[in-house]
Amino acid sequence: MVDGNQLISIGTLAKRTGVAVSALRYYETKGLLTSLRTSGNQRRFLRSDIRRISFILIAQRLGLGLTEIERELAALPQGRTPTVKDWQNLSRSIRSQLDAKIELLTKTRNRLDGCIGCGCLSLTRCKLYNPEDRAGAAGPGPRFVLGSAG
Amino acid sequence: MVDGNQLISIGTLAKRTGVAVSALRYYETKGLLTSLRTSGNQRRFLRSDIRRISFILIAQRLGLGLTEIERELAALPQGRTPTVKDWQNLSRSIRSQLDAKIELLTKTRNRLDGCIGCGCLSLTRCKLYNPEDRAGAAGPGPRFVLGSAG
DNA sequence: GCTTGACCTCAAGTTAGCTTGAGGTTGCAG
DNA sequence: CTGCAACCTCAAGCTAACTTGAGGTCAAGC
Repeated sequence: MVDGNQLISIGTLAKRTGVAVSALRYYETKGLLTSLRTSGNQRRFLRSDIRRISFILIAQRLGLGLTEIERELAALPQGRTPTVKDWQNLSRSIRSQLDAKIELLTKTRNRLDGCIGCGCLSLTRCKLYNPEDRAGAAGPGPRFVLGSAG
Repeated sequence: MVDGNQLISIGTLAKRTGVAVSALRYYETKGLLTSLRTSGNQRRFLRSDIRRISFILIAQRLGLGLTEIERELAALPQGRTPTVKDWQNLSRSIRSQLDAKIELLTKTRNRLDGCIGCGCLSLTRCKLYNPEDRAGAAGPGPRFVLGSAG
């Protein structure tokens, strides 16, 4: 507990975070993680990377893709252990995105409520499926999901 | 406007719903859609399939995968135009799923709020990332997302 | 009766987020 | 100094949800 700069192996990082070793390596190729190397070419991570990965996991649950998460993480100092302030800023950023998502869902639910009365689900009669809402979701890639957990 | 049993081509269905022709064909292979064929082997859909697709789109926004959506749609009569009651039941089913998702997100936000104070984002200190919540998300496949719309 | 556009099938490609496997190296314990 | 788990790099595979392309058919207008 002397300092937070101890180096840990990828296996240790995996155990500490519950994330598979292969996933960690993948994150590194994606630029979400950086590592030092031993003379024998093995990765060594900062202990603070555990937190970094916690953030990644949380952000994923909130629906961010790895690319977006990387953008968020860019606010953190590279290679240096982030301060409490650093993390607070990130948390705030995430929080506002969370708020937006909750609002969107709530709006959808309200529309659905209005629709249950008529059972129509019609594009023209209902506001439930709003074409304008769809404009943002262009191109292929992952679709809308929120935790199939449970 | 005499009856709802008019048959429409795949192109018309695509235009009416905003869904690509290729996607509609894909939905058919997945069993979400059924079609009749003309003597020349072209697909003909029921007009009521427009509504069916509206439902698919809505359910997708709520985070259901096509497989889950198919399960939901199984409640509808095959090949026959569904009644208002049929749709109402489906809407109710979807609504409860929506409620669950909103609750999950809200819970997450509350945890995040508690965490902003300390900025820790630590697996051990924070409840934000709860390992138990993760148990349900086994195996590969789509990850947690909610509309990158915006 | 010919052209044109909508339609058909089937195979392969795409993106995200990983996992799996092959084939080889490192590092610590005994 | 040997054994073996943990590590390394690539390349390929997987799922979801589609799209794209090749190569061919159908139907309606002129």
